[in-house]
Amino acid sequence: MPSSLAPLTDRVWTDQLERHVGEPVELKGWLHRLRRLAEVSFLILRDARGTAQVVIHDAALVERIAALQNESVLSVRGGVVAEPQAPGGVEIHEPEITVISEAQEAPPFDLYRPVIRAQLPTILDSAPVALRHPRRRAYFAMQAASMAGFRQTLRQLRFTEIQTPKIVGSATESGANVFALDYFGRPAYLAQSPQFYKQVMVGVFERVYEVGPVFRAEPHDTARHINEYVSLDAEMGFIENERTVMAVLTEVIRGMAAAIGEEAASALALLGITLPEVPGVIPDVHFLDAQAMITAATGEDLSHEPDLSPANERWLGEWARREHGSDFVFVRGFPMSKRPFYTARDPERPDFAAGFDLLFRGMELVTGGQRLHRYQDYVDEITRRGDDPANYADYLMAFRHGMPPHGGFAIGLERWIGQLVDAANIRETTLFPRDINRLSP
RNA sequence: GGCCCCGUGGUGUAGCCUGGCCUAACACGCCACCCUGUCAAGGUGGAGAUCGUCGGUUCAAAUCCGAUCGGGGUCGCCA
Repeated sequence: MPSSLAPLTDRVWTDQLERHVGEPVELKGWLHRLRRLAEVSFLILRDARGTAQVVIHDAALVERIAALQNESVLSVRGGVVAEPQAPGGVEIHEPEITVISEAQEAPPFDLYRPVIRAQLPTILDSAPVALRHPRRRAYFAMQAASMAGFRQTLRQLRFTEIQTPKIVGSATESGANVFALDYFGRPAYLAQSPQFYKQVMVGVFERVYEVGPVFRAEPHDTARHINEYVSLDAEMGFIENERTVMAVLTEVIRGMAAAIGEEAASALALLGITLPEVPGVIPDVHFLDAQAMITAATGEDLSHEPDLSPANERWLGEWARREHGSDFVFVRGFPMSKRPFYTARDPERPDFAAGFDLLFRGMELVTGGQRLHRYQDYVDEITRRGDDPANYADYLMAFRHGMPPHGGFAIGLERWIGQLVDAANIRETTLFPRDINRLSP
């Protein structure tokens, strides 16, 4: 028998039943719930797209199904009937049911309720089954659509997708903690970001992007930090200044939101979420002006603060919504003292970076900016910071051999979804979170 | 790492301060039965927890004390 795609292509999903009214179909999926009544019972079958109601009158068949635990895998053949009383307006009648795989025990919590009634640690401990819950699945459908939108937007702008190594030989970048590992007896590290490699690749493709994991060994324990997350990175050459990067980022965010609207519409509907409007031009504010506004409004003295606190970011998020009707706001020109060495300076205010953060509903979502591109600037900056350019020889090779003005950004995927769905904790929008206490599942 | 808080059936909680009536309660799940259309269905009954672990105080400990393990919040650190 030749191999065939038929088992996949012939599949009828629960969200397509309206198209099959009056026809016999075969559905496959999980036993979501059985509601038993005296004369009639309702089997709710769940597949990757949704749920369908199966009406059973046969008492013997009800007994067979009642003996199964929820989440058993079934095949259901029956006729599709339009029925106003049915959820969704269609249901399956006169079913013939085959048990494909029997669940061994009941789920640790009810997957058929509108929301899982368990605490986050319990949900995360049971991730293989908890992720099946329609609401939790919806988060990750939005995540998948976001990645697709990111890629699609950048491809249209002639960016090339790359994959850079996650095992690296030097701890690079700032003093942020890195995970060390044993690489055949030599020390190695998990990459904290694709920063160096994506810059190097600007010398090859001019415009590159990458979707991949980054690793942070910081021992923080907060609702917005995890130790492995997905970074949506882009880097581009021949920019005018950081404004070019901001314009590209605006398009990318717009593309990601649009992709969610197109590819994850049912997830949005299930969660009752309205997509944010991405303004044609996202409002921006200089770091110093942001601080001045916060001080004027709250009396908080920020004159010696080189960064914005989470509370400051929340204030700016509210300000952007109030004053500009925008869920997004750029903060430009952070002090150089807190920025990594490859950061380009604002030519008019050299103590401040030619870079930005993008806040989304009061949380930092993206960091980006223009980078240095002249070899001597790198040597000077690394030396000024008390480091040795020789430690960065491989990276600096790109600049020794000529690089254009360039810049880029990195979006935190889990934060993007977390803010969209108003999650209290970033772990809710992370498939299998890795944090200081959690290494499994 | 600092400070604060919490560990009670599969899940979520009550009880703890003011020790004994705790043979540990309630809701959901699970098991059995009932109910002509459910849709977070509804009803009746049942099983299931030596109250994280170890030690101490006491006639008596889920309850008080100590240690330990696990978890949460917050601040700090942190592209």
